[in-house]
Amino acid sequence: MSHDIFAHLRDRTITALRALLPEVPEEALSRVIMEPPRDASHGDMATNAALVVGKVAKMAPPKLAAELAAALKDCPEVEEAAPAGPGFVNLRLREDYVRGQVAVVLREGEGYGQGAAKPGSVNVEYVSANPTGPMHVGHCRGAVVGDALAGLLAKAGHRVTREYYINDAGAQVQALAYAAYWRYLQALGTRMTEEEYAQLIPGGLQYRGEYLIPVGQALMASHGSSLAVEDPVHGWGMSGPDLWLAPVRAFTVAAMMAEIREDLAALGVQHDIFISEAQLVRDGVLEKAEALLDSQGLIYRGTLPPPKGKLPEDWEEREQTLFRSEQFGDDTDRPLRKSDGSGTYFANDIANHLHKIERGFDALVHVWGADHGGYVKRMQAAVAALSGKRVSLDVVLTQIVHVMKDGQPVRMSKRAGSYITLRDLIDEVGKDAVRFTMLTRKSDAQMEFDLDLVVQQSRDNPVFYVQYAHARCRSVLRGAGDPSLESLAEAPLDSLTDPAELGLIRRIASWPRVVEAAAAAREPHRVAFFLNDLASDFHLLWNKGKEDTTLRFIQADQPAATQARLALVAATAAVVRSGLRVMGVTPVEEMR
RNA sequence: GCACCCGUAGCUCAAUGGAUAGAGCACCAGACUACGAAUCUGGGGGUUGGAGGUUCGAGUCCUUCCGGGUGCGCCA
Repeated sequence: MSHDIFAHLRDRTITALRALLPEVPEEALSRVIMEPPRDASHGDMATNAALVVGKVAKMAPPKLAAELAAALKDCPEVEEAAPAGPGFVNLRLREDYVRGQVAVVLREGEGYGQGAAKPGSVNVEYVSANPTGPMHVGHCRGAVVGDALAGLLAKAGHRVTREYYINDAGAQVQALAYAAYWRYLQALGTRMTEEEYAQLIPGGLQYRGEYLIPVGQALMASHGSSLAVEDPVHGWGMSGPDLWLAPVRAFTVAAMMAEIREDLAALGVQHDIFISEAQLVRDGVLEKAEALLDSQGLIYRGTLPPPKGKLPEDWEEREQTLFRSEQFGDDTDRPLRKSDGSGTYFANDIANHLHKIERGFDALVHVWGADHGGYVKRMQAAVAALSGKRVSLDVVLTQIVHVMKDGQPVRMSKRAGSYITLRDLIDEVGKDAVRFTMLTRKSDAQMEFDLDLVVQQSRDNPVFYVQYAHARCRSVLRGAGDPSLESLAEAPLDSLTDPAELGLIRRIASWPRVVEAAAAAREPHRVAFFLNDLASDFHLLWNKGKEDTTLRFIQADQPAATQARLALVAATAAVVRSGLRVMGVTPVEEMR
């Protein structure tokens, strides 16, 4: 586990408080925080300890702050501690303690920032795109956010399982099968037109993209003409769905999943496990979940009131099987069964969640598109009911991505018909740029993905800016003969005294805290912002060396100072790599 | 009608309930005989959509209104 200087000084503070006020309740202590002040002139860290404890201890915060500051001055890490404002205590750290963090980083390398192992295990479900076609940019954001979030949670010390839920049981995969069957008939050489075929099938022809052509051909290769009937008018026509629908559906879903897995691999996303909705249904998990809820009196037959305002045209009152989700904070109860007796999507997803709970996860995290936002409460209700409130469910929503080029929105894709595919995007700008850029916004904010900017090599492009900082670090280290981290970790560091050097070290030393906070908030974009700040600190130091040559890393006549600065550069590179690894972005060695 | 998300500098966006709300772009003024100028330095720019409330302290939490988005009984 990495040494988090903020957590460490917070521990010192708690210890001091206990000594000062033996009666202080744990609850109050839990609200004590240690954080960097916004204004750097206040020092390295500030704590609210006297503010949150003063009240319960019936002691004026400024007075407690003064006593606490006096106690903290005795800590070996602390240069100065002073009460400030309404009851803060500001700390300035000893510079040798700050500098010493460089050696800490070098001993841990890319592993720096790793949090202590946390109890329990987390299931992160993401992507979960319907297996009805190639992945598009909308899926892409969820894939990157989910993958980075899983990486972040692991970095923070959680045990993480990365899961993909295949929606292969509904009407949409049926429509997909009909569409694949059309390509099959075409492969056989039918003279039927697309519109004639669309008239024949329920719901019309929904998936018209070219990507199903190879599936039709593969069906012909494996089944010959056995799935069709000869037709005097068209040559080949549709046989009874009983004869072909199930095998064609299975075949097509398998083909789509193979394609999706390739897309994910191209994006560097790898799941630990794929769960099939259809398989859960076959295994009777839905009935099991229903019985479990029923045994708690949470299921009943009843009718729901119609939505207020505009009434749907075909509204009729209907009795349904309902789950009492309202008891768990939902807005209304929710139906579990369709009129044909099969489960609603919600019911199947309840089964999915029961399956997770049974596998022993303590926390569930989902990444969903924002259009599923209205679905969050009912699912949380279900998880609470199924687990006896033992298991938590957090949902991270991702907003729409607008892909822009030359200032214009990009929409069409030749292959898929109506949307820009993930493959198009990766081919255009590369996997690393896609991943990094997708994490430069909070996930629930809409995002413009500017194809021109993302490949641009300038300050405006954070992908480049961060990679460039790493490349510069590597350039210096290569020039110095690539000393090992072990040897640099032994370097005496006391020559690192410039404010720009110490600022960079402080930034580096905040990485464990960033990991912890970003993981707790389920906000992987914070890693991207941290790396941007880190790169900025490094570029600043570099540039100071241009004007003041005594600040350059390599000083021919001062081997000790050179070693110290190489250690700082190596530590910077290690932390950049550590952050990029969480994001799933490959660091570059050079950018020539 | 109801629920959820969003509203922060001209633009794109940050800010675990903390002190004087920050970056980048754009704008203005500067720095290359280079450890990589693909970079950096300085400057002007704000009633955090409005109004109440909780708190020692609110961009953040609560109420309400305005504006934008998403969804709202057998689509997933």
